[in-house]
Amino acid sequence: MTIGELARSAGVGVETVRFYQRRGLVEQPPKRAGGRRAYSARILAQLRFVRRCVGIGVSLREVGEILRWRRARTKGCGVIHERLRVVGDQLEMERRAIEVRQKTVEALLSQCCGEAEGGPCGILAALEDEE
Amino acid sequence: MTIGELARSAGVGVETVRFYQRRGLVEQPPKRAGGRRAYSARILAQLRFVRRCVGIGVSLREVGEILRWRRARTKGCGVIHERLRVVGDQLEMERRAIEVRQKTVEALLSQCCGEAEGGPCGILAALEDEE
DNA sequence: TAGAACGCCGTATCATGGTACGGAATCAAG
DNA sequence: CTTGATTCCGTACCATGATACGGCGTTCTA
Repeated sequence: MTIGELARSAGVGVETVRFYQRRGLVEQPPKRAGGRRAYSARILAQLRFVRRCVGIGVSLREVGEILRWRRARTKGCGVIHERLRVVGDQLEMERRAIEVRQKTVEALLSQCCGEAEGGPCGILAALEDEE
Repeated sequence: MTIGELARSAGVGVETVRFYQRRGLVEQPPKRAGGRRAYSARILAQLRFVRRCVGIGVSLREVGEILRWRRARTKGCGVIHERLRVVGDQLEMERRAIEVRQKTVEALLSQCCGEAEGGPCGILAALEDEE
């Protein structure tokens, strides 16, 4: 598999693969004759692993940590479990923060004068004055 | 009011105020004798306006647009209303995306072998194999 | 066999929202 | 009157997750 095929299989760009390689998140296979590298299904799995982690909100730095733990064979999965719970907590906090912002936006929209009227808009005043 | 007092009043750093000034989001008052600038309550209101917008998820670029619209006195508040609805839609999309990620994290956690057992962890396998 | 397309590698650039630094001047408190 | 804090200004840098570019070599395809 070439790097282009690899990238297409994982739904990312070639440059993204190289970027992950530089970060040590995806293996770089040895060069073959001609100077090109041959990518295996194992590397595709690595790449998908990274994409999947990123997809649930794990940062690349954290992905690197998880991979190092796995390589070090630290007994059991307690550390990864723990990290995943941290990710879950962060998601919950983000979700709540978004809900707060949603309520603020709704409140502002309800204060608007409406498109038809010509008076001053309540939204700007509210954004300026409210604590 | 000095820039330091201004910044403290709005709960931001001095450098942040300067940053907003460079972006044209907060006014820069003229220098007084000695070379220092005197900040008014009006500028504090501007700064709070920016912080409030940022707090509900409006980007600095969008804040700039809103300010330009206001300065141009485009009739009524229709444009701002519209922009605010876009922000609301984005928030809703973000919230849903977070909920999807939360479900994924929960599913992964439920597949874990548990800290006590010594077997292979289901989380890593799931992250590698699942589509 | 020509030429397009791909691969390799180092480095630069992007967007976002700030944060930090350096050096000179000025202000405030003791 | 000195000393420490603050201000001013330009510029550089930070994290994050990519994305792009240039120049060269190789490989696939018509």
